[in-house]
Amino acid sequence: MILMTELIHPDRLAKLERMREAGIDPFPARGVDSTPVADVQAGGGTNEEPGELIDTKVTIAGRLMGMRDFGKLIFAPIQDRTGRLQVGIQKGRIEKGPTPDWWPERKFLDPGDLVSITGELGWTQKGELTIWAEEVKLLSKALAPPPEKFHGLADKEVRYRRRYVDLWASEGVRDVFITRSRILSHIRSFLESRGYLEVETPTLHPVMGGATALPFSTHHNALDMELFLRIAPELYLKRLIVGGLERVFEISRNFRNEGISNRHNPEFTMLELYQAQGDYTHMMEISETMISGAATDILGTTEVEFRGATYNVQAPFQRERYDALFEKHNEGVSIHDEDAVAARAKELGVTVAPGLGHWKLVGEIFDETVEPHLAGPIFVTHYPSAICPLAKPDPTDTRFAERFELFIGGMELANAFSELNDPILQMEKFEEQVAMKDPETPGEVDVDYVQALEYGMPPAGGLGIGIDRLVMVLTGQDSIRDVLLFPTMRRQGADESEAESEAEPTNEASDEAKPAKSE
RNA sequence: GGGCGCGUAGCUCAGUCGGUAGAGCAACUGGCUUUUAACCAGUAGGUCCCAGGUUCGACCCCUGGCGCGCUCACCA
Repeated sequence: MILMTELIHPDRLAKLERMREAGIDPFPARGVDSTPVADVQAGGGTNEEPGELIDTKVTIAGRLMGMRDFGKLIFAPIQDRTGRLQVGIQKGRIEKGPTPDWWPERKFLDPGDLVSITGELGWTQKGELTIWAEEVKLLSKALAPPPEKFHGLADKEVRYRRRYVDLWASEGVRDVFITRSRILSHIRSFLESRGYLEVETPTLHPVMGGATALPFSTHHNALDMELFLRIAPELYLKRLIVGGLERVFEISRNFRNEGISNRHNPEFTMLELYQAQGDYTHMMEISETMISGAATDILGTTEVEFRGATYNVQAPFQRERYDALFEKHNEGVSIHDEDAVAARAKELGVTVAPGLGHWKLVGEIFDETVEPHLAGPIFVTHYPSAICPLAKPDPTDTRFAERFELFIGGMELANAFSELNDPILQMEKFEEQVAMKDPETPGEVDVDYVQALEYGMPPAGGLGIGIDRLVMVLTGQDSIRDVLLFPTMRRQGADESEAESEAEPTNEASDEAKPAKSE
């Protein structure tokens, strides 16, 4: 348990007391009407061409980012969500303003405080746009000192845990999240313009499905029922295609109980969309048009820097068949030759659980030998049917499915297929999955989903795009944590009981001192 | 889960062949009306991540733990 007295810095607490004694409210109830800093800057123009706001009175509100105190003049940068602007606080102007007795109160201000400044917009001798303050209002006192003004927050742990500081104290962080929001906005308007309906399907699933992944499980008390946090919305969205909504999408938070890495977070955001009368080729067109359009609209270019390389996300993207890529990177190994594939797997040291077949091995070899070379953007098409339980087989060669994955920078960004709508074939594939008894595959057949297919699902294309990864590529961030406002972290400062249960094998020291105790 | 690395003042970081620690910023006091990480003088601020061990003595060495980063494995 952290006490308030441990959090608050004594020197600021003392200042708070002095302020209250002086009759100042450190946390006033109301804010002020103000102009965004960026608008003030736009209205200020340049020295050569002063804008219409010069010599007029403006009010800005934001965080006091520092103070350069010259005795009777203080320069201070003020930052709001749109930018940063200098204010100049002069004793003489304050004393002629609406609060002539304020000047001594400047001593109560600290970097990090939230303030508003009203005054005339002008210039300094060095030509910097500056508001010459007539009135300074404290809007909220900061009791915790801000990070060092030059370096900002450098410790990644602190940055992720205290994003509320990182967002204003570290350069560029806010922009990443503004861009993320614009990307989502672009996606919504793009899909709506094509007649898609945004829908919301359950997060709590009675039967896991739609992907292979370990789920989080939970329990509903009133129904006394085990539920899984969704690993994918796919099966519900396709029920809606059966239901005749024809074009649907969901921006879905999915939960997978697996490792954390620079590309994986236990909860992540996925766009899934389904289109009746569509197939995987339509999904390719949607992917490339949407991504390329987002880049053009938001970044103003389709050239993006990611992990030290430049990628051009201009549509159309390259397309290559899975088997061709496999054989190109594994010379002399035919994808259908079980012995050659097994030999190649041995050579690479690739293993799969016994009982899993030839195609699983092919998949492992592909991941190992091909994926790292997929700079992209590239659509890899025609995955082996055997590893695609929800995709429709290619009618010209049913060993492969009408499916593609999109790669950029060796990272999978999207997965799509012509949806399997044959209920009997779907039932067979589900039963195969259940028989595998793999904790990452469903433990039971989703009978209701098969029943939905029995009513008839039109031919349809479906697409899933990893939104976090797309944002990584478009904002040039190496780690998924840098595009998530609050990435999943281990809990800090857990109390004794919890710390103990995790560290249980370390009790040997007390063995003989402890009488037998029922556990 | 494995490997490597990191954890020192509110922040950014030094440091000690093992003799209980420093700088800059922030804070406090004083000075300064045009700075841009302002400057000048002074003051204060530390469970050196935690627990054991070795040692006359541990922030430093050893063992274990906790947290984080990078990376491998798995996946999207």
